[in-house]
Amino acid sequence: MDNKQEDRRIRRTKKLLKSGFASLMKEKEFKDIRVKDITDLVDLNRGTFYLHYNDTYDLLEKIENEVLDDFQTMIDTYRPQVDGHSMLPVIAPIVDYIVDNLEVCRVLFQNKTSNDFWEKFQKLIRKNGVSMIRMTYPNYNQEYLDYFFSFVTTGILGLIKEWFDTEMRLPKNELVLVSDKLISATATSILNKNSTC
Amino acid sequence: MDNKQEDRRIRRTKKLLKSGFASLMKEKEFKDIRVKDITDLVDLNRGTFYLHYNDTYDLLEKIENEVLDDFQTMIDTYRPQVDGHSMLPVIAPIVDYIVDNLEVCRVLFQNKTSNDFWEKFQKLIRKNGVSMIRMTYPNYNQEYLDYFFSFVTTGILGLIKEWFDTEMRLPKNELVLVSDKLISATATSILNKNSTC
DNA sequence: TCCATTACTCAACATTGTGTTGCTTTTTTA
DNA sequence: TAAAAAAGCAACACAATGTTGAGTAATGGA
Repeated sequence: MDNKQEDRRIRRTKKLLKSGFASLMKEKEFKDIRVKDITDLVDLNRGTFYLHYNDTYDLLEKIENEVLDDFQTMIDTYRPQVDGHSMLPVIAPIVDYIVDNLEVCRVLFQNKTSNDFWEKFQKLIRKNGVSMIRMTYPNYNQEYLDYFFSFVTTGILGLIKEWFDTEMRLPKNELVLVSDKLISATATSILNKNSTC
Repeated sequence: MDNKQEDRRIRRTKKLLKSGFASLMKEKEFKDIRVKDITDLVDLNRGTFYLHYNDTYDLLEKIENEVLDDFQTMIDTYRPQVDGHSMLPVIAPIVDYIVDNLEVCRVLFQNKTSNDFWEKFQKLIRKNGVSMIRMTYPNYNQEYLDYFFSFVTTGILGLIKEWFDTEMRLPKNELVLVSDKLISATATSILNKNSTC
Protein backbone atom coordinates (compact mmCIF):
# COMPACT_ATOMS: atom_id res chain seq x y z
CA MET A 1 0.00 0.00 0.00
CA ASP A 2 2.56 2.63 1.11
CA ASN A 3 4.93 1.17 -1.40
CA LYS A 4 6.37 4.55 -2.31
CA GLN A 5 6.21 6.06 1.15
CA GLU A 6 9.23 4.35 2.62
CA ASP A 7 12.82 4.78 1.61
CA ARG A 8 14.05 1.83 -0.39
CA ARG A 9 16.65 1.11 2.33
CA ILE A 10 13.93 0.85 4.94
CA ARG A 11 11.88 -1.51 2.83
CA ARG A 12 14.94 -3.64 2.27
CA THR A 13 15.94 -3.66 5.94
CA LYS A 14 12.47 -4.49 7.22
CA LYS A 15 12.09 -7.26 4.70
CA LEU A 16 15.44 -8.70 5.74
CA LEU A 17 14.63 -8.55 9.44
CA LYS A 18 11.25 -10.19 8.94
CA SER A 19 12.56 -12.98 6.75
CA GLY A 20 15.52 -13.56 9.07
CA PHE A 21 13.16 -13.80 11.98
CA ALA A 22 10.84 -16.22 10.19
CA SER A 23 13.82 -18.30 9.22
CA LEU A 24 15.10 -18.49 12.79
CA MET A 25 11.68 -19.58 13.98
CA LYS A 26 12.24 -22.83 12.12
CA GLU A 27 15.30 -23.61 14.22
CA LYS A 28 14.47 -22.36 17.67
CA GLU A 29 11.73 -21.15 19.93
CA PHE A 30 10.64 -17.55 19.93
CA LYS A 31 11.89 -16.97 23.45
CA ASP A 32 15.40 -18.04 22.45
CA ILE A 33 15.69 -15.66 19.51
CA ARG A 34 17.96 -12.69 20.26
CA VAL A 35 18.05 -9.48 18.34
CA LYS A 36 21.68 -10.24 17.58
CA ASP A 37 20.70 -13.61 16.09
CA ILE A 38 18.45 -11.92 13.58
CA THR A 39 20.81 -9.13 12.59
CA ASP A 40 23.77 -11.50 12.30
CA LEU A 41 21.79 -13.78 10.03
CA VAL A 42 20.83 -11.05 7.58
CA ASP A 43 24.01 -9.02 7.99
CA LEU A 44 22.72 -5.89 9.59
CA ASN A 45 23.96 -3.94 12.54
CA ARG A 46 22.20 -4.73 15.77
CA GLY A 47 21.43 -1.05 16.28
CA THR A 48 19.58 -0.97 12.99
CA PHE A 49 16.97 -3.34 14.39
CA TYR A 50 16.06 -0.78 17.02
CA LEU A 51 15.52 1.88 14.36
CA HIS A 52 12.44 -0.08 13.28
CA TYR A 53 11.29 -2.30 16.14
CA ASN A 54 11.34 -2.09 19.90
CA ASP A 55 12.07 -5.76 20.42
CA THR A 56 11.28 -9.18 18.98
CA TYR A 57 7.72 -9.00 20.29
CA ASP A 58 7.20 -5.78 18.41
CA LEU A 59 8.60 -7.30 15.24
CA LEU A 60 6.26 -10.28 15.56
CA GLU A 61 3.31 -8.01 16.15
CA LYS A 62 4.05 -5.95 13.05
CA ILE A 63 4.21 -9.14 11.00
CA GLU A 64 0.91 -10.31 12.46
CA ASN A 65 -0.83 -7.07 11.64
CA GLU A 66 0.37 -7.01 8.07
CA VAL A 67 -1.01 -10.48 7.41
CA LEU A 68 -4.27 -9.64 9.14
CA ASP A 69 -4.65 -6.52 7.04
CA ASP A 70 -4.25 -8.66 3.94
CA PHE A 71 -6.91 -11.06 5.23
CA GLN A 72 -9.35 -8.26 5.83
CA THR A 73 -8.76 -6.98 2.32
CA MET A 74 -9.44 -10.42 0.92
CA ILE A 75 -12.61 -10.83 2.93
CA ASP A 76 -13.88 -7.49 1.69
CA THR A 77 -13.09 -8.56 -1.85
CA TYR A 78 -14.59 -12.04 -1.85
CA ARG A 79 -17.44 -11.87 0.62
CA PRO A 80 -19.91 -10.59 -2.00
CA GLN A 81 -19.59 -13.96 -3.71
CA VAL A 82 -20.65 -15.98 -0.66
CA ASP A 83 -24.08 -17.46 -1.23
CA GLY A 84 -24.93 -18.18 2.38
CA HIS A 85 -24.49 -21.93 2.37
CA SER A 86 -20.78 -22.27 1.80
CA MET A 87 -17.80 -20.15 2.77
CA LEU A 88 -15.72 -21.51 -0.10
CA PRO A 89 -15.44 -18.22 -2.00
CA VAL A 90 -13.65 -16.69 0.98
CA ILE A 91 -11.77 -19.70 2.29
CA ALA A 92 -10.12 -20.56 -1.00
CA PRO A 93 -8.29 -17.25 -1.54
CA ILE A 94 -7.19 -17.20 2.10
CA VAL A 95 -5.65 -20.64 1.79
CA ASP A 96 -4.02 -19.53 -1.45
CA TYR A 97 -2.53 -16.60 0.39
CA ILE A 98 -1.20 -18.87 3.11
CA VAL A 99 0.50 -21.03 0.52
CA ASP A 100 1.99 -17.98 -1.17
CA ASN A 101 3.38 -16.73 2.15
CA LEU A 102 4.32 -20.02 3.69
CA GLU A 103 7.30 -19.01 5.78
CA VAL A 104 5.58 -16.19 7.61
CA CYS A 105 2.22 -17.94 7.88
CA ARG A 106 3.82 -21.00 9.35
CA VAL A 107 5.16 -18.86 12.17
CA LEU A 108 1.80 -17.26 12.79
CA PHE A 109 -0.47 -20.28 12.51
CA GLN A 110 1.77 -22.80 14.20
CA ASN A 111 1.84 -20.28 16.96
CA LYS A 112 4.69 -21.29 19.19
CA THR A 113 4.95 -17.75 20.46
CA SER A 114 2.00 -16.19 22.18
CA ASN A 115 -1.48 -16.56 20.78
CA ASP A 116 -1.87 -12.92 19.81
CA PHE A 117 -2.21 -13.79 16.18
CA TRP A 118 -4.80 -16.45 16.83
CA GLU A 119 -6.71 -14.03 18.99
CA LYS A 120 -6.67 -11.28 16.39
CA PHE A 121 -7.54 -13.70 13.63
CA GLN A 122 -10.58 -14.83 15.60
CA LYS A 123 -11.68 -11.27 16.22
CA LEU A 124 -11.45 -10.59 12.51
CA ILE A 125 -13.45 -13.66 11.51
CA ARG A 126 -16.01 -13.06 14.19
CA LYS A 127 -16.50 -9.43 13.26
CA ASN A 128 -17.12 -10.34 9.64
CA GLY A 129 -19.04 -13.51 10.39
CA VAL A 130 -21.51 -12.19 12.92
CA SER A 131 -22.86 -9.61 10.50
CA MET A 132 -23.43 -12.35 7.93
CA ILE A 133 -25.24 -14.65 10.34
CA ARG A 134 -27.39 -11.83 11.60
CA MET A 135 -28.86 -11.47 8.13
CA THR A 136 -30.38 -14.94 8.35
CA TYR A 137 -30.89 -15.28 12.10
CA PRO A 138 -31.43 -11.77 13.42
CA ASN A 139 -32.64 -12.94 16.84
CA TYR A 140 -30.26 -15.72 17.66
CA ASN A 141 -28.99 -15.49 21.22
CA GLN A 142 -25.82 -13.39 21.21
CA GLU A 143 -24.06 -15.29 23.97
CA TYR A 144 -24.53 -18.62 22.20
CA LEU A 145 -23.38 -17.03 18.97
CA ASP A 146 -20.19 -15.94 20.71
CA TYR A 147 -19.52 -19.47 21.87
CA PHE A 148 -20.31 -20.83 18.46
CA PHE A 149 -17.78 -18.48 16.90
CA SER A 150 -15.14 -19.27 19.47
CA PHE A 151 -15.57 -22.94 18.72
CA VAL A 152 -15.50 -22.63 14.96
CA THR A 153 -12.71 -20.08 14.64
CA THR A 154 -10.35 -21.85 17.01
CA GLY A 155 -11.33 -25.09 15.33
CA ILE A 156 -10.27 -23.73 11.96
CA LEU A 157 -7.05 -22.39 13.43
CA GLY A 158 -6.39 -25.84 14.82
CA LEU A 159 -7.05 -27.29 11.41
CA ILE A 160 -4.53 -25.02 9.72
CA LYS A 161 -2.03 -25.66 12.48
CA GLU A 162 -2.48 -29.38 11.96
CA TRP A 163 -1.81 -28.82 8.30
CA PHE A 164 1.51 -27.13 9.04
CA ASP A 165 2.39 -29.66 11.71
CA THR A 166 1.98 -32.45 9.15
CA GLU A 167 4.25 -30.73 6.61
CA MET A 168 1.24 -29.66 4.52
CA ARG A 169 0.80 -33.20 3.28
CA LEU A 170 -2.92 -32.73 2.59
CA PRO A 171 -3.44 -31.04 -0.79
CA LYS A 172 -4.41 -27.41 -0.59
CA ASN A 173 -7.82 -27.91 -2.17
CA GLU A 174 -8.68 -30.69 0.25
CA LEU A 175 -7.82 -28.43 3.16
CA VAL A 176 -10.25 -25.92 1.72
CA LEU A 177 -12.97 -28.54 1.41
CA VAL A 178 -12.49 -29.97 4.89
CA SER A 179 -12.59 -26.49 6.38
CA ASP A 180 -15.74 -25.58 4.59
CA LYS A 181 -17.38 -28.85 5.49
CA LEU A 182 -16.61 -28.53 9.18
CA ILE A 183 -17.74 -24.94 9.29
CA SER A 184 -21.09 -25.57 7.66
CA ALA A 185 -21.65 -28.80 9.56
CA THR A 186 -21.20 -27.01 12.86
CA ALA A 187 -23.18 -23.99 11.76
CA THR A 188 -26.24 -25.85 10.52
CA SER A 189 -26.37 -28.23 13.47
CA ILE A 190 -26.30 -25.34 15.90
CA LEU A 191 -28.30 -22.70 14.11
CA ASN A 192 -31.14 -24.89 12.93
CA LYS A 193 -31.89 -26.70 16.16
CA ASN A 194 -31.86 -23.70 18.45
CA SER A 195 -32.89 -20.72 16.45
CA THR A 196 -35.13 -19.51 19.22
CA CYS A 197 -33.06 -20.01 22.33
CA MET B 1 0.28 -38.33 44.91
CA ASP B 2 3.78 -37.96 46.36
CA ASN B 3 2.22 -36.08 49.20
CA LYS B 4 4.49 -37.61 51.77
CA GLN B 5 7.57 -37.79 49.58
CA GLU B 6 8.48 -34.13 49.75
CA ASP B 7 9.59 -32.18 52.75
CA ARG B 8 6.86 -29.98 54.08
CA ARG B 9 8.99 -26.91 53.37
CA ILE B 10 9.28 -27.90 49.73
CA ARG B 11 5.57 -28.42 49.39
CA ARG B 12 4.95 -25.03 50.93
CA THR B 13 7.53 -23.28 48.78
CA LYS B 14 6.35 -24.81 45.53
CA LYS B 15 2.76 -24.01 46.33
CA LEU B 16 3.69 -20.42 47.10
CA LEU B 17 5.68 -20.01 43.91
CA LYS B 18 2.91 -21.47 41.79
CA SER B 19 0.19 -19.38 43.33
CA GLY B 20 2.33 -16.26 43.18
CA PHE B 21 2.96 -16.90 39.55
CA ALA B 22 -0.72 -17.49 38.79
CA SER B 23 -1.57 -14.33 40.65
CA LEU B 24 0.94 -12.27 38.69
CA MET B 25 -0.46 -13.61 35.44
CA LYS B 26 -3.61 -11.65 36.17
CA GLU B 27 -1.71 -8.37 36.20
CA LYS B 28 0.90 -8.76 33.53
CA GLU B 29 2.02 -10.78 30.58
CA PHE B 30 4.11 -13.87 31.01
CA LYS B 31 7.11 -12.33 29.31
CA ASP B 32 7.13 -9.47 31.83
CA ILE B 33 7.16 -11.69 34.90
CA ARG B 34 10.58 -11.80 36.57
CA VAL B 35 11.71 -14.42 39.04
CA LYS B 36 12.14 -11.61 41.51
CA ASP B 37 8.51 -10.53 41.02
CA ILE B 38 7.30 -13.94 42.09
CA THR B 39 9.59 -14.38 45.06
CA ASP B 40 8.94 -10.84 46.30
CA LEU B 41 5.20 -11.43 46.12
CA VAL B 42 5.28 -14.59 48.22
CA ASP B 43 8.19 -13.53 50.41
CA LEU B 44 10.80 -16.00 49.39
CA ASN B 45 14.43 -15.52 48.53
CA ARG B 46 15.13 -15.32 44.83
CA GLY B 47 17.69 -18.09 45.12
CA THR B 48 15.05 -20.40 46.53
CA PHE B 49 13.20 -20.28 43.22
CA TYR B 50 16.20 -21.82 41.51
CA LEU B 51 16.25 -24.70 43.97
CA HIS B 52 13.00 -25.90 42.37
CA TYR B 53 12.72 -24.44 38.87
CA ASN B 54 15.13 -23.44 36.14
CA ASP B 55 13.19 -20.40 35.06
CA THR B 56 9.62 -19.16 34.63
CA TYR B 57 9.13 -21.38 31.60
CA ASP B 58 10.05 -24.39 33.66
CA LEU B 59 7.65 -23.35 36.38
CA LEU B 60 4.85 -22.96 33.86
CA GLU B 61 5.62 -26.33 32.36
CA LYS B 62 5.50 -28.06 35.73
CA ILE B 63 2.11 -26.49 36.39
CA GLU B 64 0.86 -27.62 33.00
CA ASN B 65 1.96 -31.17 33.55
CA GLU B 66 0.34 -31.42 36.95
CA VAL B 67 -3.02 -30.36 35.58
CA LEU B 68 -2.69 -32.67 32.61
CA ASP B 69 -1.91 -35.58 34.89
CA ASP B 70 -5.08 -34.82 36.78
CA PHE B 71 -7.04 -34.76 33.55
CA GLN B 72 -5.69 -38.10 32.50
CA THR B 73 -6.66 -39.57 35.85
CA MET B 74 -10.17 -38.22 35.48
CA ILE B 75 -10.51 -39.58 31.97
CA ASP B 76 -9.41 -43.00 33.14
CA THR B 77 -11.94 -42.79 35.95
CA TYR B 78 -14.96 -41.60 34.01
CA ARG B 79 -14.51 -42.97 30.53
CA PRO B 80 -16.15 -46.30 31.37
CA GLN B 81 -19.39 -44.39 31.86
CA VAL B 82 -19.40 -42.93 28.37
CA ASP B 83 -22.16 -44.53 26.31
CA GLY B 84 -20.85 -43.59 22.89
CA HIS B 85 -23.33 -40.86 22.06
CA SER B 86 -22.42 -38.19 24.56
CA MET B 87 -19.20 -37.22 26.24
CA LEU B 88 -21.01 -35.75 29.22
CA PRO B 89 -19.72 -38.25 31.80
CA VAL B 90 -16.17 -37.10 31.08
CA ILE B 91 -16.78 -33.44 30.31
CA ALA B 92 -18.66 -32.70 33.49
CA PRO B 93 -15.95 -33.71 35.97
CA ILE B 94 -13.32 -31.90 33.91
CA VAL B 95 -15.30 -28.68 34.03
CA ASP B 96 -15.79 -29.22 37.75
CA TYR B 97 -12.07 -29.53 38.13
CA ILE B 98 -11.52 -26.32 36.20
CA VAL B 99 -13.89 -24.49 38.50
CA ASP B 100 -12.14 -25.92 41.54
CA ASN B 101 -8.76 -24.77 40.24
CA LEU B 102 -9.79 -21.53 38.67
CA GLU B 103 -6.68 -19.46 39.14
CA VAL B 104 -4.29 -21.95 37.62
CA CYS B 105 -6.68 -23.11 34.90
CA ARG B 106 -7.32 -19.56 33.82
CA VAL B 107 -3.61 -19.18 33.15
CA LEU B 108 -3.45 -22.40 31.17
CA PHE B 109 -6.63 -22.10 29.15
CA GLN B 110 -6.51 -18.40 28.46
CA ASN B 111 -3.09 -19.17 27.18
CA LYS B 112 -1.34 -15.84 26.91
CA THR B 113 2.01 -17.58 27.15
CA SER B 114 2.92 -20.14 24.58
CA ASN B 115 0.48 -22.77 23.45
CA ASP B 116 2.30 -25.66 25.04
CA PHE B 117 -0.60 -26.43 27.33
CA TRP B 118 -3.09 -26.32 24.51
CA GLU B 119 -0.88 -28.58 22.48
CA LYS B 120 -0.48 -31.12 25.26
CA PHE B 121 -4.16 -31.00 26.09
CA GLN B 122 -4.97 -31.80 22.49
CA LYS B 123 -2.56 -34.70 22.44
CA LEU B 124 -4.19 -36.10 25.54
CA ILE B 125 -7.72 -35.79 24.20
CA ARG B 126 -6.73 -37.17 20.85
CA LYS B 127 -4.95 -40.15 22.34
CA ASN B 128 -7.97 -41.07 24.42
CA GLY B 129 -10.50 -40.12 21.77
CA VAL B 130 -9.06 -41.97 18.81
CA SER B 131 -9.23 -45.29 20.59
CA MET B 132 -12.91 -44.68 21.37
CA ILE B 133 -13.80 -43.74 17.81
CA ARG B 134 -11.92 -46.72 16.44
CA MET B 135 -14.31 -49.01 18.29
CA THR B 136 -17.22 -47.76 16.20
CA TYR B 137 -15.42 -46.77 12.99
CA PRO B 138 -12.38 -49.03 12.71
CA ASN B 139 -11.67 -48.13 9.08
CA TYR B 140 -12.18 -44.41 9.06
CA ASN B 141 -9.42 -42.61 7.19
CA GLN B 142 -6.69 -41.75 9.67
CA GLU B 143 -5.70 -38.45 8.11
CA TYR B 144 -9.26 -37.17 8.16
CA LEU B 145 -9.60 -38.35 11.73
CA ASP B 146 -6.57 -36.29 12.65
CA TYR B 147 -8.09 -33.19 11.11
CA PHE B 148 -11.37 -33.88 12.81
CA PHE B 149 -9.64 -34.08 16.17
CA SER B 150 -7.62 -30.96 15.57
CA PHE B 151 -10.80 -29.12 14.79
CA VAL B 152 -12.79 -30.39 17.74
CA THR B 153 -10.09 -30.17 20.39
CA THR B 154 -8.98 -26.67 19.48
CA GLY B 155 -12.65 -25.75 19.20
CA ILE B 156 -13.27 -26.89 22.75
CA LEU B 157 -10.17 -25.08 23.95
CA GLY B 158 -11.50 -21.96 22.27
CA LEU B 159 -14.82 -22.49 24.01
CA ILE B 160 -13.22 -22.70 27.43
CA LYS B 161 -11.04 -19.71 26.66
CA GLU B 162 -14.14 -17.77 25.68
CA TRP B 163 -15.65 -18.75 28.99
CA PHE B 164 -12.70 -17.28 30.90
CA ASP B 165 -12.55 -14.23 28.65
CA THR B 166 -16.18 -13.49 29.50
CA GLU B 167 -15.57 -13.78 33.25
CA MET B 168 -17.27 -17.19 33.36
CA ARG B 169 -20.65 -15.55 32.98
CA LEU B 170 -22.21 -18.68 31.44
CA PRO B 171 -23.24 -21.14 34.18
CA LYS B 172 -20.98 -24.11 34.54
CA ASN B 173 -23.61 -26.67 33.54
CA GLU B 174 -24.46 -24.74 30.40
CA LEU B 175 -20.82 -24.74 29.40
CA VAL B 176 -20.86 -28.49 29.79
CA LEU B 177 -23.97 -28.80 27.62
CA VAL B 178 -22.71 -26.50 24.89
CA SER B 179 -19.43 -28.38 24.75
CA ASP B 180 -21.12 -31.73 24.49
CA LYS B 181 -23.51 -30.48 21.88
CA LEU B 182 -20.79 -29.04 19.67
CA ILE B 183 -18.66 -32.14 19.97
CA SER B 184 -21.40 -34.56 19.02
CA ALA B 185 -22.76 -32.29 16.32
CA THR B 186 -19.39 -32.15 14.65
CA ALA B 187 -18.70 -35.82 15.18
CA THR B 188 -21.95 -37.13 13.77
CA SER B 189 -21.93 -34.80 10.78
CA ILE B 190 -18.44 -35.91 9.86
CA LEU B 191 -18.45 -39.55 10.80
CA ASN B 192 -21.83 -40.47 9.36
CA LYS B 193 -21.48 -38.85 6.00
CA ASN B 194 -18.02 -40.10 5.17
CA SER B 195 -17.52 -43.33 6.95
CA THR B 196 -15.94 -44.89 3.89
CA CYS B 197 -13.55 -42.24 2.72
C1' DT C 1 24.48 15.49 -11.70
C1' DC C 2 24.69 17.39 -7.33
C1' DC C 3 23.30 17.98 -2.62
C1' DA C 4 20.54 17.75 1.44
C1' DT C 5 18.48 14.24 3.86
C1' DT C 6 18.35 10.24 6.27
C1' DA C 7 19.31 5.35 6.92
C1' DC C 8 22.90 2.42 8.38
C1' DT C 9 27.54 1.34 10.74
C1' DC C 10 30.40 1.11 14.61
C1' DA C 11 31.98 1.24 19.27
C1' DA C 12 30.98 2.23 23.73
C1' DC C 13 28.02 2.47 27.71
C1' DA C 14 24.85 1.87 31.72
C1' DT C 15 21.30 -1.15 33.07
C1' DT C 16 18.73 -5.17 34.13
C1' DG C 17 17.91 -9.76 35.00
C1' DT C 18 20.02 -14.28 35.16
C1' DG C 19 21.87 -18.30 37.21
C1' DT C 20 25.37 -19.77 40.52
C1' DT C 21 28.21 -19.97 44.72
C1' DG C 22 29.74 -20.37 49.63
C1' DC C 23 28.31 -19.68 53.97
C1' DT C 24 24.81 -19.09 57.71
C1' DT C 25 20.34 -19.82 59.80
C1' DT C 26 16.11 -22.29 60.29
C1' DT C 27 13.07 -26.12 59.88
C1' DT C 28 12.03 -30.83 59.50
C1' DT C 29 11.93 -35.56 60.54
C1' DA C 30 13.35 -39.73 62.54
C1' DT D 1 17.74 -33.84 70.35
C1' DA D 2 20.86 -34.45 66.56
C1' DA D 3 21.72 -35.09 61.64
C1' DA D 4 20.00 -33.71 57.28
C1' DA D 5 18.12 -30.71 54.26
C1' DA D 6 15.85 -26.45 52.88
C1' DA D 7 15.77 -21.50 52.92
C1' DG D 8 18.18 -17.02 53.61
C1' DC D 9 21.75 -13.91 52.29
C1' DA D 10 25.33 -11.43 49.74
C1' DA D 11 28.30 -11.41 46.15
C1' DC D 12 29.59 -12.68 41.57
C1' DA D 13 30.33 -13.14 36.45
C1' DC D 14 27.66 -13.05 32.45
C1' DA D 15 24.48 -12.14 28.67
C1' DA D 16 21.44 -9.34 26.38
C1' DT D 17 19.17 -5.04 26.19
C1' DG D 18 18.32 -0.48 24.64
C1' DT D 19 20.67 3.95 23.90
C1' DT D 20 24.30 7.28 22.66
C1' DG D 21 27.20 10.12 19.43
C1' DA D 22 29.98 10.44 15.53
C1' DG D 23 31.18 8.89 11.01
C1' DT D 24 29.84 6.68 6.34
C1' DA D 25 26.91 5.58 2.51
C1' DA D 26 22.68 5.43 -0.11
C1' DT D 27 18.64 7.76 -1.68
C1' DG D 28 15.61 10.73 -4.13
C1' DG D 29 14.27 15.40 -5.39
C1' DA D 30 15.85 19.66 -7.68
